[in-house]
Amino acid sequence: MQARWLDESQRATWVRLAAVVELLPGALDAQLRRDADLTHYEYWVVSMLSEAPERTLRMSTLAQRTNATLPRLSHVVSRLESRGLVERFPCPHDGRATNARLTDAGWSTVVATAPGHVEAVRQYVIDALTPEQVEQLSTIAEAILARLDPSSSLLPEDVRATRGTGARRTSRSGALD
Amino acid sequence: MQARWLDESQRATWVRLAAVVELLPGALDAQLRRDADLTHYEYWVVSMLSEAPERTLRMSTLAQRTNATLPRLSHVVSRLESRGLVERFPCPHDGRATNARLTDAGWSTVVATAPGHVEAVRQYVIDALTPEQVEQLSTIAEAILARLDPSSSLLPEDVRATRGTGARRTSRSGALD
DNA sequence: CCGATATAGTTGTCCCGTCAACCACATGGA
DNA sequence: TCCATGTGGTTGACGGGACAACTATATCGG
Repeated sequence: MQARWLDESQRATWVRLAAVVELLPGALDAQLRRDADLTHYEYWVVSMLSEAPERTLRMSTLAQRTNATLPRLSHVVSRLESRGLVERFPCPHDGRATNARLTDAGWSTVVATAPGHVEAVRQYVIDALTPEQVEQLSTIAEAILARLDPSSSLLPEDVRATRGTGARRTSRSGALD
Repeated sequence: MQARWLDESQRATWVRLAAVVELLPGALDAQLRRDADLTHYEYWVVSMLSEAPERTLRMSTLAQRTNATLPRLSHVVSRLESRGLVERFPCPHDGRATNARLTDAGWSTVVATAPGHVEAVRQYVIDALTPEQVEQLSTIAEAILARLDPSSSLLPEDVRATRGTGARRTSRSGALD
């Protein structure tokens, strides 16, 4: 069963994309690690918390929003907790659930780190592209995401909806009611 | 010193791209691991060797072509060697250097694995896009790569130039990605 | 109201990647 | 010729992520 091979154009695209996927995380990690001793993923976590109402989210919600599995998040939060950036407490409304809340120290860290991180994102991605290309990339990435996450339990509209308005109505999964 | 924040369009793009970068490697790893017990990076290594003249490359060259550091490559090749897919031998012309060569078993593995991998790349990326978008993505990824690797010791023309000559004509089936 | 099942998290283990230290060979200058 | 420096690679220790097993709570059918 000979598969359909890639033509030159497709192949070149894939080689480049693979290189980006390989190198980009490391580049961002390096900047964050230097400036705040944070992993790129750790930054995502505190960043998401900083935008949530009460700076609090349920672990499972946070896991979805950061595209990670629950075990991974649990480990990361444990570390962040031991560093005093995050605190965990049981959800009052569901004995199974755990809420993660950003501490004041965590908030300070995010505020101090965000500008540098945004600058890095600009340097490596946004400023390398024309506004038109940014739009193209958005559409392209969305199409790929749809394939990667058919159930789309992640970003697409879920996050953006939450994101636009700082606090917004009571969420379905009730981070903290 | 308030940094330049991202506008909505830029931010949306970044969120999606970050998600892709986060999820794509795992998706490809899963397929390769299932079908051939290979990491995506390991596949990249044997794939590059399969396209090289004599199925042989110097470690440092191989490291560059796979966007990895030398230590990382060394570890990976050690594992591949212990599995009999690759063999190492000192370079005759430079006592410091080491060559890595794909064994027959390694070659068989690549041949057996390539179709499935290509199919996965199609499923997650290529087939999710229009031909026009594939072209756009190629340009975009190249622009980002230029920022990530200013010295460009990697892919851009280096690899492609080498690629045209080597195993390309010996075996057309060497086309992998 | 009880048991079966599903959901939410945590923990432990293994593997991979990074970093720093190190060894070996090559090359250029006194 | 001999040392200094630079380059090519390997090794070991450490840390993060994936996976599987486990605990605890919730929910639903009877």
